[in-house]
Amino acid sequence: MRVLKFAILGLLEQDKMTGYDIAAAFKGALGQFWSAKHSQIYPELKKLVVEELIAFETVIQGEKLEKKLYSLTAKGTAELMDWIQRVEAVNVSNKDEFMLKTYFIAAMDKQEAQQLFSNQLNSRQRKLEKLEQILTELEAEQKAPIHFSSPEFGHYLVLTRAIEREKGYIQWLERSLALME
Amino acid sequence: MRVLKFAILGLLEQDKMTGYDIAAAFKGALGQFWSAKHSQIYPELKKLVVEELIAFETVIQGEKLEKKLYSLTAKGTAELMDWIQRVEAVNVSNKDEFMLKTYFIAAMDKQEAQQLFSNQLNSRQRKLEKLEQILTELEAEQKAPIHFSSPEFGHYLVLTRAIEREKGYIQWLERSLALME
DNA sequence: AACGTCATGTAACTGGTTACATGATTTG
DNA sequence: CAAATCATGTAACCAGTTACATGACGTT
Repeated sequence: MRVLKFAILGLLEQDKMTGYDIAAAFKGALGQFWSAKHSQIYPELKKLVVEELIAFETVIQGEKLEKKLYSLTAKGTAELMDWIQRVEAVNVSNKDEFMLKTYFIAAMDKQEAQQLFSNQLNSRQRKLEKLEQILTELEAEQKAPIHFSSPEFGHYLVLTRAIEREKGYIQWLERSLALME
Repeated sequence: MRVLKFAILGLLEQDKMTGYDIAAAFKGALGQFWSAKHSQIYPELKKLVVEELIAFETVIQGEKLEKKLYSLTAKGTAELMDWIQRVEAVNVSNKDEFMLKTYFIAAMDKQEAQQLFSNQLNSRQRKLEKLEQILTELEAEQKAPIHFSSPEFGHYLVLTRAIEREKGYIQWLERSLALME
């Protein structure tokens, strides 16, 4: 389906950027729901240039470091807009190795299971704290309450979804641990 | 990481089964968190036989249909037990194309966004209904309340997680729609 | 001068999907 | 007897990760 293609087009619609910047964007809140390594990004950028969906200008940073600033072409914008409105089927399998282990809980003894779940609970709680901190910072930067036309609305929605997802996971882990006594 | 390998070992630990049965297992609740197509399963089974983690006996179904019933070897059981206790880092990026679109909501107009969200809300609600129906059936089969030693405990935990995950997603969609007025 | 970050690329491999291909069995 | 399901396999391709490789820039 080439989703990375659209991830790149979407990022470039927001701003001109380099391949490195795109990789950096995947390290933020967006990365909770989509990401790619630079080794996948650079070849994809070359492909998109050939397809004329993006173009680049070479910029000199400092003395001689060349970097490529990519931007959307009209054709690229059109393809992005087409994809963004497209209704896709909800993907069934969101792979989660911990849930796979959970399915096989009958192969564990009670202590093992409790340790595994406690451990997961701990990791998830630490992850939640980090996400909540990012939200606090995002809200602090905002003057007015966030609404549809705020430039940070997309970022805000994705962050709140990531946070609620972790909270849901944590609650389920706690309830499951309680079920094991 | 060869997670499919462990998915297969885990399923075979529960019962002897064919490649077809394994594919069928991925269509149930387990498939919400892990799955594979038969075209990936059959070569993996062959590989696991070579590695001596599983073995098979050929069974004749009806007149002449040969099917291969796979089962765990002692070595396979040992590897499964090793994996099941192993603590892995929480995977960051759980890919979700809808959330990627959400991140780019600034590229949509309000009506477009509302339609996309309403649509997703609808799909998720239908999915939730199906999952809740499966849970109802599972609970009906149970005589005593489900607890750690119930043979269906793993199935139950995975199902409840899938249900709560959908509920969380739905709530977020509703709250997001409300934020758009 | 050393270290961390910015910046770009390729090669080899692994994981996963789509499509091709075949045939037996069961159920309506 | 037709259609759905059971059952097994391969080939080609696409997506994604790990490792290899290089070098400039900014800060301490």
